[in-house]
Amino acid sequence: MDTPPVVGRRERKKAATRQAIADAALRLFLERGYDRVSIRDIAEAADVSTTTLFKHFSGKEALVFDEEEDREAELTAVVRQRPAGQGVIEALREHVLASWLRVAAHPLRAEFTDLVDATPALQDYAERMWTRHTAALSAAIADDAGVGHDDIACRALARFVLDIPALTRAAPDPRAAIEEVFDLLAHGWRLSDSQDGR
Amino acid sequence: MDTPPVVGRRERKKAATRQAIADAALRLFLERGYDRVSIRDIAEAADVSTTTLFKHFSGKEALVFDEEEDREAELTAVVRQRPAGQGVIEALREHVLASWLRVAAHPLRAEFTDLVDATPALQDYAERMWTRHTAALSAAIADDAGVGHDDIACRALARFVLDIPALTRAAPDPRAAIEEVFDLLAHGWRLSDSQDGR
DNA sequence: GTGAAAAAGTGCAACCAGTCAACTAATTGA
DNA sequence: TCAATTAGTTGACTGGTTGCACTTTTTCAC
Repeated sequence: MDTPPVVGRRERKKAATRQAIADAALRLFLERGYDRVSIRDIAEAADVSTTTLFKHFSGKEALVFDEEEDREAELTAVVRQRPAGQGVIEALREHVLASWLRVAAHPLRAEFTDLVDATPALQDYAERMWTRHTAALSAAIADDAGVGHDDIACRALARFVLDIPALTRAAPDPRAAIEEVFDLLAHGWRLSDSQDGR
Repeated sequence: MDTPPVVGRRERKKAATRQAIADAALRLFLERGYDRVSIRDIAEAADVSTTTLFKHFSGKEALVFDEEEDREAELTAVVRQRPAGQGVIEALREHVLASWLRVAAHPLRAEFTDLVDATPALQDYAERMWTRHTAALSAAIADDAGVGHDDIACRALARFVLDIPALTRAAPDPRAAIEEVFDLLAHGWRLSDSQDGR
């Protein structure tokens, strides 16, 4: 009688369970530290079984990062549907900056950062959240440039761009750091190079 | 009575045990595939306890890569003790090429490559074997350039250089691929860039 | 030499992340 | 109302990894 066809009771309950798990996990992680909390602790705190927990989250690390589902689709769209006249690197620069702004605005950013900094497993996971899309981004860039999907320049560019979020995460001014690394990718490191081209 | 002070019996036995474990592991992995072999299988085949196995190897993946102990020292030395007049990028290029030659000459290279290609966990590990030294290499480069250890250009260069082995591993001609990526790092990607510098 | 301490090795039992199979119960839709 | 779907449960299990208590070997100060 309220909102019958909008979202069914089932989906609402599912979302509530998921949220309860994520909340319990974050609370316990912040209280005791990531690796002093077991999956069973979290499941019990959220009052579900471990099996249920794993139906909602793919692994322990995923409990911390609330999974942006379609990062890969976004990345390839950034390359394929960019405005005419804009370079690939410029398009990716804007997208990485925008992504940073989004996380920088998160209410629990500080606690979050501390937790990740204190936990190597989470740093690795955050890094791979981006780099696992290397192949897809590389393919989009290669299509755009009209070369084969195995072109090494495209694969390298894709990989390096996807390293940037993790690289600049700890910088005093991440925004400036992102800009600087993109400039370096565009124009190269000339430092102490003996000018001979090989 | 043989070589009393050269290497003690203890160290010889220790090395033998380690080798027996590594041999058993590689044999089983090649026979049945990485994730169809358990740690307990390997320990039993080498006739040691799982505890002993973990005293010799830090984890399951480390059984495959017979740990070059001082990669980090080598990397920093490459930067710090390079010939006068040679640029940092050139020195690193030579070192990465030499490392590639060393693994390319390995007798079991082909089986090895197949095993790694078939096992995501091993690809990740191989990647991190290099990238975990980002901080050390970055510090060496920063010292060389006379800037602070947190300089983002240095950190980015270190990181990207250490990505190169994994990036070029699967290329048809890894040697050429390594050269190409180093050239790109030195001179930048100009592709489809709208010449405006921002 | 001798007799601790230190180091290395061992076996066993546990812990923890993650999976599987079989089942219950609520929701949905025809 | 009945059948298909699906969230959730239980409990056992696999496999990597660690802690503990114990034995052996080596080292070194006396």
